[in-house]
Amino acid sequence: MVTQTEIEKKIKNFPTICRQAGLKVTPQRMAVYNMLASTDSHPTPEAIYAAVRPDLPAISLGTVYKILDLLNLKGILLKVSSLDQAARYDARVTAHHHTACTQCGRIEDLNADSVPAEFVGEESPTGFLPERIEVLVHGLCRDCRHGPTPARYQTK
Amino acid sequence: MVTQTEIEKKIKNFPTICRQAGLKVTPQRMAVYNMLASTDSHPTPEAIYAAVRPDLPAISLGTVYKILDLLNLKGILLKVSSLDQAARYDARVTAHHHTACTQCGRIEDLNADSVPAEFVGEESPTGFLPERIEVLVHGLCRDCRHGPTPARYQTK
DNA sequence: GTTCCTGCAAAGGTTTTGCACCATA
DNA sequence: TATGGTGCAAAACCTTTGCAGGAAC
Repeated sequence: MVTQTEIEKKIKNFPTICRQAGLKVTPQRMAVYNMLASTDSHPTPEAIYAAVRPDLPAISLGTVYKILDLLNLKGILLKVSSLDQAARYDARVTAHHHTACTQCGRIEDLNADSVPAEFVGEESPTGFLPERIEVLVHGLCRDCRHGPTPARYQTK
Repeated sequence: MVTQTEIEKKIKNFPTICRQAGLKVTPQRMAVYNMLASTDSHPTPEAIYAAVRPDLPAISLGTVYKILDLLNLKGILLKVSSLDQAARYDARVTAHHHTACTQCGRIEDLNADSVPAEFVGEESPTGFLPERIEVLVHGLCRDCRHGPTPARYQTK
């Protein structure tokens, strides 16, 4: 739950955050950020576009995509569960987790013991019934830390 | 790491698993499953298609998609970090996690204390440098457990 | 005034769909 | 033989890109 004052604080600080990141402050960026800061709904780019259009009728969906991508890159926003565009499949269906390289997109198995499986099958206070937990550790794989950066979207 | 015998066992059991799930066993399904069971690489549909084509030159990419979707639905395969197709954004950049409803696609914040953040920033034995951990709990949201199933891809 | 951003439109990539033919059971 | 799966092609969908005009600093 996000309180009213937290929202206002975020919105008030946004211009400063932008300038610190070397970004210009525009009405489009403020509208997109304000919309996201005011909701818990994790909207899609399309939904954000629809929400800001009443205030900025001339804004384009492409601009929304550019703003989201840029703010995510600067760490001002977060893209939820972001893998590279294509889906990835795994024949292991038992509980295990994955590492995802932010450089090359490679996905590897993570054999961690720290699987927070304790609350699967139990109803949470919000009424959500957990069925399966997925942990994705983002970071740099061995190759990308050492050798030159491989091409994106490689399958290996 | 998947050992040779584990792979062979999975491949050998696949026809039985299929029939138990009410699915016919076809060369295309066997090829797709065998390829996935034999690798740790979490390939994309395109990569799977390329890998099975030498054995089944007539197979189509559409069929690969259908097989993957179906086997994932039956729990025989796993789609890694599967959200509905569109991206989702969040203005909260501090460590927190998400629940994703498998029925309606709704994403909500999860204020769990059990954040496995202990190994962020430390190199793992495989050479992977973790930067950020993302936990996605799949399950059923309150509305989908009680009321009728809402439309997919809703933003609320 | 310079730099960077926006809006538009087109293109790119991924995934889904419909249907006639074919294989499995 | 009946059911369900495949192959093909088209379409749908999401996202990226290029560029000319415009806004922020």
